[in-house]
Amino acid sequence: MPLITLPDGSKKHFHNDVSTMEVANSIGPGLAKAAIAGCVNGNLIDTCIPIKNDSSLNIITAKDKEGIETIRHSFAHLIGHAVKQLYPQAKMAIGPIIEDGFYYDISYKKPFTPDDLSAIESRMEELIRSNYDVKVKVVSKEEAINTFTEREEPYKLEIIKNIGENEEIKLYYHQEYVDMCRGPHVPNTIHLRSFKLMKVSGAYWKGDSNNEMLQRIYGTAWSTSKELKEYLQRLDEAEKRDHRKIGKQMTLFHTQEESPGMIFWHPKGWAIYQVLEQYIRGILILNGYEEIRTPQAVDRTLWERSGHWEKFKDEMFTTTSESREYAIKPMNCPCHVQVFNQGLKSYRDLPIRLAEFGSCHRNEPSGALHGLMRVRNFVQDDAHIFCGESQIQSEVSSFIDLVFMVYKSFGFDSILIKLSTRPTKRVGSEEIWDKSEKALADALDAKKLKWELLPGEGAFYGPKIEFSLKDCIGRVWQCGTIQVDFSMPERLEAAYIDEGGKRRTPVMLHRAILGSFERFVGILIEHYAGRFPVWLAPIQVVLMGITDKNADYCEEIYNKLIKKGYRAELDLRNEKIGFKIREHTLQKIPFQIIVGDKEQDNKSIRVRALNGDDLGEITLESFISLIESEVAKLGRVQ
RNA sequence: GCCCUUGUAGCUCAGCGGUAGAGCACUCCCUUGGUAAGGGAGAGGUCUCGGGUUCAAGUCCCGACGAGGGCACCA
Repeated sequence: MPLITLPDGSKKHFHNDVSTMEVANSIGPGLAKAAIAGCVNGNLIDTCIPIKNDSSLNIITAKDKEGIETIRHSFAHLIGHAVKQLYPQAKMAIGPIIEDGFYYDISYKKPFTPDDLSAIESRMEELIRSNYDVKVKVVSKEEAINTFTEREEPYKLEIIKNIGENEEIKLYYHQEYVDMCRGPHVPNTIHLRSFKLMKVSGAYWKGDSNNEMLQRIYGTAWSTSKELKEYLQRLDEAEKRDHRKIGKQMTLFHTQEESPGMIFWHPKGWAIYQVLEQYIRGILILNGYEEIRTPQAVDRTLWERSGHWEKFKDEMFTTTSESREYAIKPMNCPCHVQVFNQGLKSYRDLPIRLAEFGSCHRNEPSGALHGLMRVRNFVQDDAHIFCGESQIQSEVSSFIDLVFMVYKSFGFDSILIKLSTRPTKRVGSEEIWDKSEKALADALDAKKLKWELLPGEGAFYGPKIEFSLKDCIGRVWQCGTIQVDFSMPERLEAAYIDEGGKRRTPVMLHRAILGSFERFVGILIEHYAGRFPVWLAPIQVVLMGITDKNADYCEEIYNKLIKKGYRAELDLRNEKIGFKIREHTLQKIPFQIIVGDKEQDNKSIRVRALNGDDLGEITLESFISLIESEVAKLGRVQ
């Protein structure tokens, strides 16, 4: 005789066990039609599962987050249903939901082609239209094994092996197709409407590169066709912002076969890069850092001592000279320890903050390379802080301030923070791990920041904080980090003399705010969609005359702007003004200065903003004060 | 590194067994035009590279390299 409490507080008595669907029916046929799953005392169940005890029940529909997730999950099964009809020999592995959609990993003798994909999609549509009921059956482990042995599904059997004896196993019957799942699933395919299969790619079984590679079919699904359309539009929008595409359009940089994963920066791209580098350089100097420069190629023995050789030798570029082997540096830190080690340090010298915009090379796997985002040659806004254990928290604290200040300069206001703690394989005593993890957490808490704990995700040498920013279309990019390192200073024999005259090993903090400049430029290109704030714009202002009679006057203004340090461009081509305006608008130049006879006579200029606004006929002086104030804003959102 | 897709003019792309195409860009000429494309002419390609099949290969097959999408990796 269960008593069911609904979300609005109302209660309903039932004489017998009752399913979510029956409760929904008792409320109204509309709700029954919309019901996708039940949430009973916080647990999601299928609409047909009987509820035996007094419970709170929330009837899940496509409007709920759980509803759309259930729909996506059922779509994954539907892939299975369609694939097994079209390719009976296919073996189904796993079909989970992911952000915005779902996938299914499948083993099949032939690779699925785009034609196969659309065939599968069409078959799914046909199956949906038959509005069949999805039936669930709770079975014993033995019965599940029998079912999938009979159906020759080795991956399902392997999954079952890892299910405990007493755990419930549910089989979902999609007509003749059977899948195994925790559920819940939609009661009928009538709930499966707005979807699209997106792509097929490879994926390792159980995510392990030693295992067989399966074929993964990705799909997206939404509760309405409108949402599906909006999602596809969002993808289009992201594609339009692709930094590789904009980089080409704006001639910022290029790559070529002869140096995969390394960037040829063109004048305009390098201008952006340099604004970033000079900006960070200025900030570091103001915050007690000293800039250094260390060698590009360093003898293998140093990397052996630092421990990198053993772990990363395959990912390092090497070169030889006079029978010595060198590694092109993949990171700056061991060299920074060498600088620290010159001259015995006192506790009075600490903290010592050494910064370097050092070019690093890592031979990343070819499949990992991606435009500016993942490269083989990069420069970080890298620095290492050598300090005593007691100084960790204050150093971390001021670093956090720096990170927030810098991100704000680019208009990034939404910052996500993660704290990663000791992994199973690690160096250093429990005591020092306790201390450093606490120092990091305390530094965050003292600022009342929200952060996520990632237990066991720290580096083997120490815990770390990672800072991610959200760009204007909601994508998250991990950029900043501060990592405590108790290992390297010891391995490379860094030392200082403490208050008691004893030799001690300093703690080393690895830290970066932007991460790699290459990647950060890429992020900015996508964030701004190429429409950089004046501060960063590779060309800030372009000058053009109405006719070539105005060329000398144009050049005069141009020279004044260049002398002031602005990035200006002169366009004296024999083209009509409309044509030039179009081109420079497409090049996303913030200001276009146009002068004709009138302006020349008046000793004035006419300014057009990127959005098409006419800023009127003004003097060069007032334009300079305008651009000055724009630059001073940096990229901050006002 | 692995799976799939892909590589034609500076760019974007068409051609998919029978002597290389378009638009834009480029060069030259005309045009000197006031806020998102003025007109004309011309030049430009060992069709990524190396093999193979064929009377004949951008076109089909194999391999290498690069790129794209995933997976794995990311000190």
